[in-house]
Amino acid sequence: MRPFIPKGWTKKLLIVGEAPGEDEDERTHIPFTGDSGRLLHRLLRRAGYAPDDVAFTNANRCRPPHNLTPSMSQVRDCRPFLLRTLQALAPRYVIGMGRNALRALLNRGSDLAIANYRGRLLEVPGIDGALPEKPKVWITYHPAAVVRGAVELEERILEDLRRKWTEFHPHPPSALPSVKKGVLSVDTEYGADRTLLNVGLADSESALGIDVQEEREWKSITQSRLNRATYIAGHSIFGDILKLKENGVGLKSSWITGENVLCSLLTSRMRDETLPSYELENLLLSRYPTQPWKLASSLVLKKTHDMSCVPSTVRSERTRLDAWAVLPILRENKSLLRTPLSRFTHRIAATLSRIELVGAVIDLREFEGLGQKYGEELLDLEAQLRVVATNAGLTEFSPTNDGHVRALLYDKFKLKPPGYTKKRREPSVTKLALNSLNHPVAELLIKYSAYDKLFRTNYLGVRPLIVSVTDLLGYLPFNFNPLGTETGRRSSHDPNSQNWPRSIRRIVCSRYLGGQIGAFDYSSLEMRIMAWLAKDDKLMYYFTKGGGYIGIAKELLGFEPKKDTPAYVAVKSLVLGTDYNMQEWKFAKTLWDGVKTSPTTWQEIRLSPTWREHLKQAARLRRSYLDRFPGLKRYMEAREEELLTGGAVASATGRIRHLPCRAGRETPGYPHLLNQAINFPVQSLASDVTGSALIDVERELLSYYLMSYDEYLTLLLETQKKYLTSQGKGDILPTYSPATVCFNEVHDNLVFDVHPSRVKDHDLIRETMQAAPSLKKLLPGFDIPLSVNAKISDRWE
DNA sequence: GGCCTGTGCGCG
DNA sequence: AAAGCGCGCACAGGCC
Repeated sequence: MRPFIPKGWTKKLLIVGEAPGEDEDERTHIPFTGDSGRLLHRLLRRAGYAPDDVAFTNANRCRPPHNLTPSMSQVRDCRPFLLRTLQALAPRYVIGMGRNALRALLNRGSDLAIANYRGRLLEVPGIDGALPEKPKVWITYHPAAVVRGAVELEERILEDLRRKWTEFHPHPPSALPSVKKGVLSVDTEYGADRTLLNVGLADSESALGIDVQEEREWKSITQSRLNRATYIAGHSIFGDILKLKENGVGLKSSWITGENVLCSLLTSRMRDETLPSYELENLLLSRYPTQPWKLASSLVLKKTHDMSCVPSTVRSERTRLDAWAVLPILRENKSLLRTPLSRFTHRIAATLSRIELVGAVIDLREFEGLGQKYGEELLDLEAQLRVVATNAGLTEFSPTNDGHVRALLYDKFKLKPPGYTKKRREPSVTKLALNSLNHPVAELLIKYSAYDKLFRTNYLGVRPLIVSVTDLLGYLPFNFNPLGTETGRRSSHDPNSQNWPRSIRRIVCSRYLGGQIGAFDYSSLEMRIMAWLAKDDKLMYYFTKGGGYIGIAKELLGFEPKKDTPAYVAVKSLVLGTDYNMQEWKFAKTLWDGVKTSPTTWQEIRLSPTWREHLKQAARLRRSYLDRFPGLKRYMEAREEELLTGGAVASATGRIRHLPCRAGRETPGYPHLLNQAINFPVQSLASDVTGSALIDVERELLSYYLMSYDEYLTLLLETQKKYLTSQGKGDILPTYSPATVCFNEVHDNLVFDVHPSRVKDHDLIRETMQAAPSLKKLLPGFDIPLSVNAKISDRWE
């Protein structure tokens, strides 16, 4: 297919598409004439382009067989035509659309995500010098993505079409309008051995980058600028605050508590939780026309990059620009910078940074013992399975390879697949499917995958992260995303201790001789919040005084099931599922296939021997639940209304979740959007309850110990340093002065290391969590009765 | 060796 | 045929 050039083309813009689609290839022979073409023409009009401004071409000239993504060699086959088109047409602007266009323009196949290249001017290899004036080339998403359902991309494409490169800033100008009076932005870089290498400082007047090893006066330069500042700012600034403190820089106490802190990462997430990238440079470039500084400085973003290998001048420039870039991003987010909700969020993030520092203390013998056990079980099961596979005639067999498992069970044994995978329609090999086969080999496979996960994720994956402090004890910090999820939950990673099974949680022990681990969790937090939001007093009664799931089961079924019996699990599944809009068919299927009654047992719950009758019964049960709690229905209808009119839902504290559905109920994926809209206010408020607990308990404990936040942080940093440097030298663990410390958060659950002399801390923690004063200050109408259970033991869980 | 997507599974 | 939500991590298999 040839390029399409309109009559009397103004040479303003050339659009580069991917490859011809069916319509274009076989009917019109003109690029962009299908559904996505119509959308594109609409967007071009909205962006102010006249029809004679825009020419079109494709990265690939013909349609790849079976509509597959063209391989890089196919892209390169067509690339000379693309270059020749660019040179012959000499447009002022070129906009590529989609990943394939990006591959063709850059002549590179890997490391390409549109999100990372939006807003940058692209260098196209091969056209340098061939034209009197080089066209400005940039990239955006393909409109086909919008047509296929990614409706949120439409606005971004429009934004990219409207880009004006005349106001392009080659590099950060020194002066920028101030975000707020007294803001100082800070960035730090450090080496793999944790030594501080660079400090970047920026305010509305100037930006500078310092190499701390070359500039002897770095500390006094930094200190004097910090002293003049009221607010400290940065991208993920709480890590930098710890780093400055660790290196003896004095910090205002309001920064340590998180009070006068402005974090561009947090505010960006608060403003739009659906951004494709929260990386500093990408955030800035998608908003503000300037030169990129990370890719350009041959410093490609790699997680494993050791900054100490990078030349000093490059590092200094990078910290300078990183510190500077925070300011325009904050300015973009100005409207929510000093709102009570934003302050609350920053306070939580500050406390979370200390929880990371506290870390968990690991019983190394327990850990190694478990690893040994898992490994042996795994070898044993693998040997058994290998014999089975060989006897069945399979020459190659790995129990974690789904293809091999399918070959064994469904080809060799001729078992009937209980289901199929969603996209590729392959026979299902899930635990549930294997369980329903009732076959000894399927049972072996279930057991194998359980031990495989324990061994690989919870032993091999965790081992390199543990720092051994003594022969018996290790230190394992837990890392968190302070606003990690779209509902505002904080997520843990590297390792993710939030998904550790009970058996592995046992490796966490107290750092104190005779100390205990206390897990304090809110009882049925989300259900109470749902009852509160739905204004359903009866539902609230059941989850506060009326026996919870057991009480509801009694009303629905006429008897009180014991915990973890099939009837109990079924009612729990009914209540949880229905509250978040699970429909009758799926509810019936869940029971039919089997529910988990203990970590190792699955039980089928069949209300009738035939599926048809079972479905009827399950539907009746679900309806009778909904009829008894009419608030739920009203709540769901209200969320749908909110979703359809605003394309977003808000939580009680004012957090927003964007769920664009421009075509109303006809929007592709609408059912999922509706469920998310129903879930969000509940899960989000639950995370704010626990967030409040994080900051309130810390404050209460410190005030009880007569310790300032500054003293506490100093103590934590000194202790961490001892942990990291005393490897194998001491027989006993270096300890804090007597203090109960929080070291983990699991959504509705805070985990503490309780000092033996501070048993009374249990009551303090429980009462503070139940009172949630910070949340009540933020949300005066909050009056949900909260109750907290403590599980206290010498191990976690 | 690294990246992407699909699938599966642990926790709340 | 089919409509609970939120995560992170591991592996397979394709690609460069």
